[in-house]
Amino acid sequence: METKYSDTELKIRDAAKSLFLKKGYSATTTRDIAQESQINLALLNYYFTSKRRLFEIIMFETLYDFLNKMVEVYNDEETTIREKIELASSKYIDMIIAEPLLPTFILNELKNNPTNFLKMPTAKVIMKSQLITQYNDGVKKGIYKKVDSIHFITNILSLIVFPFICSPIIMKMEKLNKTDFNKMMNQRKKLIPEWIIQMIKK
Amino acid sequence: METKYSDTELKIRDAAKSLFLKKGYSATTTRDIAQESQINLALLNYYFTSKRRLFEIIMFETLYDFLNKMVEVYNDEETTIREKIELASSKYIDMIIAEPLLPTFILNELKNNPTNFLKMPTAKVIMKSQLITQYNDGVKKGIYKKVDSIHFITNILSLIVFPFICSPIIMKMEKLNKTDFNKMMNQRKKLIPEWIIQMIKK
DNA sequence: TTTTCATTTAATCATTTGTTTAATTCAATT
DNA sequence: AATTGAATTAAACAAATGATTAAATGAAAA
Repeated sequence: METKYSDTELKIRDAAKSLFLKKGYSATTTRDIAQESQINLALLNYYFTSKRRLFEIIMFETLYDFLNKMVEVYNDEETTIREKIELASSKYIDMIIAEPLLPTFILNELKNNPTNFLKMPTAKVIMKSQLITQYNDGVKKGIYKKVDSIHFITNILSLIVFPFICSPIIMKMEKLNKTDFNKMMNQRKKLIPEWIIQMIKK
Repeated sequence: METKYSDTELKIRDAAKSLFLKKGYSATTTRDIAQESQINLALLNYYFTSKRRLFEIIMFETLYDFLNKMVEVYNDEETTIREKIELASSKYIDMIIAEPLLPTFILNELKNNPTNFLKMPTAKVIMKSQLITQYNDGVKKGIYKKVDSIHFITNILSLIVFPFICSPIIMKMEKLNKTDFNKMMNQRKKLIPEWIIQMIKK
């Protein structure tokens, strides 16, 4: 059992993350966090100096975990392109179903501070991943259409992530509840790899 | 020349919209708006009662304009599916290049208040549009794969809109400036229709 | 010219919010 | 048992923020 953080420190972290994800930085007050985590207001500054610093820490950890889970799929040496896309669809969709507020949060706060992103050790790795190499090879060999790899990777992410971001709209339009919506996203685990392969094939 | 709004009222509207789009509701202060529009602070409440009400008004108008531009493409009686997707790609990408902060803003604030969306007269029309009917006919006739139309419409929007939402990341990863990024999006005007057609074909 | 009314202004109010302070509690160490 | 230092608390501070007030301005109507 690791004891990296004290009990109260953990309670603050959890409450802060939950609130920042739900309402964003500005709409979350230090008193919100204190109440949610059941701690005295002053302890926030005692442990984390300031709201800003607490946010940066949460942001860094969240982004770090997220990117790590992303990259490990793309860099498997054994699997084919198709298998990687299948794995990506399946794992990312599971991941976001478990924490649906993550994408909007990350994209939002990164808009204000995109530099944070490249500070991540794993960020640059993506464009040099196995998946990209395999795709570029396919293009060179004439198996795939000659389209820049940035479109390829953007498309995969778009088809996986965007539906979550606009889930409120989709749910309203189609009169779905959360369970229905998740079912729809689970269907996409199989559909997206098919679609992507068809998109790149000549 | 219409004179729907007074000069000061317009100045407040413009400044407010610009700031709300850039920073969101909570991070924008009434004094920000007053300064940006060069008006006295009290005039905001004189014309719009409260910050909240001003926001609701801006939100409604922005959403209304946006949805109107969306729907008019989908409902053209004359054009084929392919032509509609071409038109959609082209028009939406132009629209968002002209106002790049729009998608994130709308999706964000709709997350907090998705009911606003269905208040829009045009919202329900989308799922009953010509485009959807044409697609469903194609499925019935066996020309297209049997996949629910919600996936079809989601995919179109994903491929068009999502790249803008994560543009800070794309730009950082690929070391693009804004002009480069817009070039990339202009390429997609032709690519997306091809991709979508290939995705639905048997 | 005088009156009237909408518009604009500077000043102020009442809360909210991030942060700090000084005192208290509590558990481990001497 | 006494001491030490970290953890916790209630209270308060200072700045920011949304909103209001009462007076001033200015242009149109009488």
